[in-house]
Amino acid sequence: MVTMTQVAMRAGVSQATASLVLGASPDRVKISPQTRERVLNVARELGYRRNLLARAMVTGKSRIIGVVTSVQAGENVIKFLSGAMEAANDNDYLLKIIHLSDGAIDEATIARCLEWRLAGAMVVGLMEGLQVRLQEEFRQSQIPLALIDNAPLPEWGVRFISDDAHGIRQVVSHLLALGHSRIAFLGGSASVLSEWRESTFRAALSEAKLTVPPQWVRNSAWTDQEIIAESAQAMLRGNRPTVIVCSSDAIAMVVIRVARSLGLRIPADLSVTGYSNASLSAYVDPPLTTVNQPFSAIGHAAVMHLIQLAESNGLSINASPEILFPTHLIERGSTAPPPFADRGDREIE
Amino acid sequence: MVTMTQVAMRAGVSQATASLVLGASPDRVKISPQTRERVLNVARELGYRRNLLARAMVTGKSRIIGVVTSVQAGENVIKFLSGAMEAANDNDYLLKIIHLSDGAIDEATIARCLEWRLAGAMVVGLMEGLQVRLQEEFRQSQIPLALIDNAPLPEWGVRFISDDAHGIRQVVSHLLALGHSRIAFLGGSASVLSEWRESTFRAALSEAKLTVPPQWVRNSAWTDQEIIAESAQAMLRGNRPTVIVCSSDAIAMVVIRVARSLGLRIPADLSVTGYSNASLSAYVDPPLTTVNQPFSAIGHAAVMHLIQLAESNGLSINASPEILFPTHLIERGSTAPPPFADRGDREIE
DNA sequence: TATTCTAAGTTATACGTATAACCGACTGTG
DNA sequence: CACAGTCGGTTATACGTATAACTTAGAATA
Repeated sequence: MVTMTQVAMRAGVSQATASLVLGASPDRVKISPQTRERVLNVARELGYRRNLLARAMVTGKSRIIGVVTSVQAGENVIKFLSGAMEAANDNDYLLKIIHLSDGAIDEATIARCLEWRLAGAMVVGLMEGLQVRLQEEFRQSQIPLALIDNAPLPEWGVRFISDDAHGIRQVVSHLLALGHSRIAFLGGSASVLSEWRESTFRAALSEAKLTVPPQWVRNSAWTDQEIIAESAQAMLRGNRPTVIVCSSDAIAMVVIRVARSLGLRIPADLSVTGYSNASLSAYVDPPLTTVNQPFSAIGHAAVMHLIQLAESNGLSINASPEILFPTHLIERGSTAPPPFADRGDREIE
Repeated sequence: MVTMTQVAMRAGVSQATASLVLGASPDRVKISPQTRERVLNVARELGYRRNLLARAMVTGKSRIIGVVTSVQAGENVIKFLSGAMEAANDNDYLLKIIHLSDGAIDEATIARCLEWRLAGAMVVGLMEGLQVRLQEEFRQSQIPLALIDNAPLPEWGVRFISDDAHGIRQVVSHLLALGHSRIAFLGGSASVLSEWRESTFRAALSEAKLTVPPQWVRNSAWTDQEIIAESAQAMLRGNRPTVIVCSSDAIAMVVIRVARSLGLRIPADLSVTGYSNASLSAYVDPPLTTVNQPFSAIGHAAVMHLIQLAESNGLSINASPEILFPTHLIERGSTAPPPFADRGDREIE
């Protein structure tokens, strides 16, 4: 690989001059157009490429941003990466991916982050416990953090999340518009996120002057089909709702299966909504009504924030601890007006 | 951040000695146990962390491996990352993720790879055209490549893929064992991968002494629901198969929807199989029989290969151009014995 | 005892880039 | 004409680590 010094020699200037032309410094520098042109020509001719490693070393800024991820986050991760990557790429940054397969985080992983002198890190889809642990570690090393998850408000770092309250409200409005009044909610396992969605659900219903029996609102699990199915079964026994609002697309799918096994047609007898817009959710039968979360935009924003933080060394920017991103409802085939018998019925017997 | 030199001073030795103790060199070096111990103690005490950027610069080996990805690959990407990340982490390597959202690859992206002095790169889930382009670019820069996709045999790099021939054969065996003889195949859009799966399908059937009418084997699309649905419809009109082998889980889902709209029950009237074991495929109704591809293992192997290549500078290792990884069938609820009328029927009218 | 060998360090230098400090040659000004 | 100011560059040094080349003391050998 051809170095800056080689370019300089070939162009008949000093290495410093070459650095001023080819380097990172703003164009504020005093270089004559002729010289600049000559250096650039030689550089092009020789196929010169900046050595970002060397630059990182001498400037003390690694330009490496970590992306801590886990299997839990599932396919959302790639959506984040899509946005994050774009932002990183546009600014000569590099994304170091850190994928935690077993949900635990070991010393070695933390060590690698410090050894690469991470300029910042974003954390997506981690269990709340882990997240707190990570916050502590990164705070000690003064590495800026962007949390993407819905966990307790961070002590260290800024939180970027999709506006789930809005998402849930959109779902409820959609169902009300269809004429539903017997609306149930099935969440994932207990967590801050589940809590948030559930309380929003309750609020939205009560604003619509609807009451909801206790057995129609419950948490189950994110992945364990047994648990989800049990909860669904319990909910569909006896006096049942005309629609179940689910906290994920996977949960919705299990609900659909259970409902069908009870002889219910979707959506004719029971409407179901998912959450997160999983890629397969458009393909299943029926295509799932769900809420899209702007993961890509979040990833982009998070990286931009970290970059700004790294660039403006020390003097922290506007320190709003949380930033919300708009969700939007995707109406597909799993929701329809309630069965005739239930139409317009605004009272729960 | 405390540097090696600081540690050395505090321990009363030269920086070189500290480097020999703390450094990357094998323990072959001549350092007395006492000195080693003393340096290590001071390092621990001061909280010394290796500066991998500096090391990368001076050794000329970046220890950065690129992971080129695209939205096309969907959720498979994270599975790769899981394995790849583990291998990278264990060897002090760093994964630079490169996510191509629009399916195109621009100059800037290539430039970043060279500027970070990538020690190698793996390419997963790229369209064939792009892949060829990338191969060319990386060959020019002598960056070792690991192809994860099923594209034409690479001119530059090694190919790591799951043994789809085996996967398809497993599916067919499973169906034969259930008693099916009227078996159809619905692939994605035309590509090397589709071609491979289709020809394997044909071979497996003919080995079982089954003939298959031409309209029962066709390619459709990977994502476009319209096209998939049309193909499925055509296949299910008139003289129809008792099972459709699909080349992806998404395709299988569309087939199921179309079949149901024609009044067929799954799997009682029609069995359907998917491919790739998408995370939602276990949740849908009915849970999808599919083939699991060991993406994580592939990712791990690919990174290990690249690392070995980078470590043994120049002298290329065993240059087998392709490595296969075992798939395995996951039997779930979307396959069952054929309807009674079709049972044991080994002739196509 | 003189010589060679080895263990255990140290000194010196390099990697590719950034940047502070310096310098000569003009330009304009009084 | 003498002076300050600016423009356009150069010299020198630094970043944190690796490593080749050298040194020195003691052990082994002849």
